[in-house]
Amino acid sequence: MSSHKPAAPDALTQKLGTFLALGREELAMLDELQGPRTYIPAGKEVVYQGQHGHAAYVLREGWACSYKRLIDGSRQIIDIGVPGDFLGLRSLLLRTSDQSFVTLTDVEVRRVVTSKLWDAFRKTPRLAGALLWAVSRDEAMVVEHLVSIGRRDALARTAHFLLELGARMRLVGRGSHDSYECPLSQSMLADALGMTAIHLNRVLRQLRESNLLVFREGVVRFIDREKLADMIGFDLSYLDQGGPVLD
Amino acid sequence: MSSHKPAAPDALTQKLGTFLALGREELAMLDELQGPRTYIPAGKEVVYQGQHGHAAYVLREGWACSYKRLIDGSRQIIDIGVPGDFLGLRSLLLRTSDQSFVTLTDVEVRRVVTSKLWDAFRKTPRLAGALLWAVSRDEAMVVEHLVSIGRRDALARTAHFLLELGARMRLVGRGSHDSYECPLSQSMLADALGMTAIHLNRVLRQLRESNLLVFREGVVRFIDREKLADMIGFDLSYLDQGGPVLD
DNA sequence: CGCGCTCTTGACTAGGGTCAAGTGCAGTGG
DNA sequence: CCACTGCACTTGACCCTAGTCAAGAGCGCG
Repeated sequence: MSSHKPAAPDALTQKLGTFLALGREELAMLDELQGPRTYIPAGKEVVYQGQHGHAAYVLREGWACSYKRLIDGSRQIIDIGVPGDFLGLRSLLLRTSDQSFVTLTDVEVRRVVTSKLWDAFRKTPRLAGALLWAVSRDEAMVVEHLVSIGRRDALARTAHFLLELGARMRLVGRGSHDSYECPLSQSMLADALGMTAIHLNRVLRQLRESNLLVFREGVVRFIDREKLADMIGFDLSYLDQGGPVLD
Repeated sequence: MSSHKPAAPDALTQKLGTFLALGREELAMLDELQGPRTYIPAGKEVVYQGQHGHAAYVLREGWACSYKRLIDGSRQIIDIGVPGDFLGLRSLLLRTSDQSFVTLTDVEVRRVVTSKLWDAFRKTPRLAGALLWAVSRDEAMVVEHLVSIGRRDALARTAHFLLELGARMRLVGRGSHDSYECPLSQSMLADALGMTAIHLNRVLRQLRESNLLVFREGVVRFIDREKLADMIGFDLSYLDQGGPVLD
């Protein structure tokens, strides 16, 4: 019941607001669904692959990612979490988590109070719809990611990924039209894109030398966003950012 | 209320039964959630990428798949649907469908009656949980698919995919321990696996000549399932087939 | 000061894509 | 009944994208 006075909306509220305008009661329920704020340092494994009875979180500040590790030791990053994203919500009902989650920076999270989820469905179905929408949207990103890895070459894949991240950051009020902070190392980016860090490095150089984008010192800066976007056919309709559906 | 007498359980009921034992009332609700049986011929596009106000279906008999098409005309198959699977449930809340669905064989489906979904959440939360579990499991498969394409070579990817399909078929009572019917053409399999049909053909030959599996005339037959499975480190724990959780 | 990590670049290799040609059907129409 | 077309599958030859191996630079940290 921390209804002191809703200050600037947090990232999740802001994102859900893209889907529909939340009322007073719904905002209260959204708050109730989350446990106290918790701070976790960078590099901490929050949930591990095979874990039983794992929790889900709302990522309020900082970055995290989910990944799977293969027997040969290589890993594939599934998904990057930025402020306003859920961590592990979609695998909550699985007996064992199918993936691991690590923090990439120091983060602020709130645990999802699963026991109240059913309440939310009963009392605030619009909110529940918004939450399911957010999960669906996350899933659409994973799907697009799969398509990228399956059918785009290294350059297009890299560009697409960085454009998408930019769009996601802007959606939650981080970063500007042509740049954003991105704390990923090259080897992580490579693990996300299904290639080697060495090759990623070459691709980044190519993007830089073609005056398309620069990724340096933790900042992605688009030099020619337009050109880049239609060079690779970037279409973010799958992010479903249509502005509030008022019902 | 088609409660004549529950005959042999259909594929979806059977699959949900893997997660939890459904009671009389829950089975009735599950039935109510589905519209009348409908038959659709092979090769029909049920939902197309970008479609507005698309529906979701339960696939009762036959095969279907979802895919995305890129600007250059190539396509990536996201997911194969076998009996008992949902089609398009996870993108129901998106304003426009982010992917297309085609039938691969003649199929029998029942439309999901979305207006009753909220009823289900209220009246039969255990059933609702089972449905969300099924969706989570589908997503876990997409994630594993992504990992495959990102980090496994063509041989392992192909073997993994065919092993997974076999496990899914068995789960819904289709196919035996060492073989199952698979109506996919090589070019479709290739589109699913993120490679060219030509290369897939070479890989299939290799699998055949190594006495691991044969895929011919619409039937996948494992010659040495064991060897194949641990050669590629196949671990189907992500399919979460643990037997009923009785609550 | 040295260790470890990220980033960078070059040289070489190989997995998988491209191109091309050919086989074996199943369907269709003369 | 047979040509003709189209599709799924096969195989070979060649090439290119991206992986592997190796070495070095810059930097934060104990």
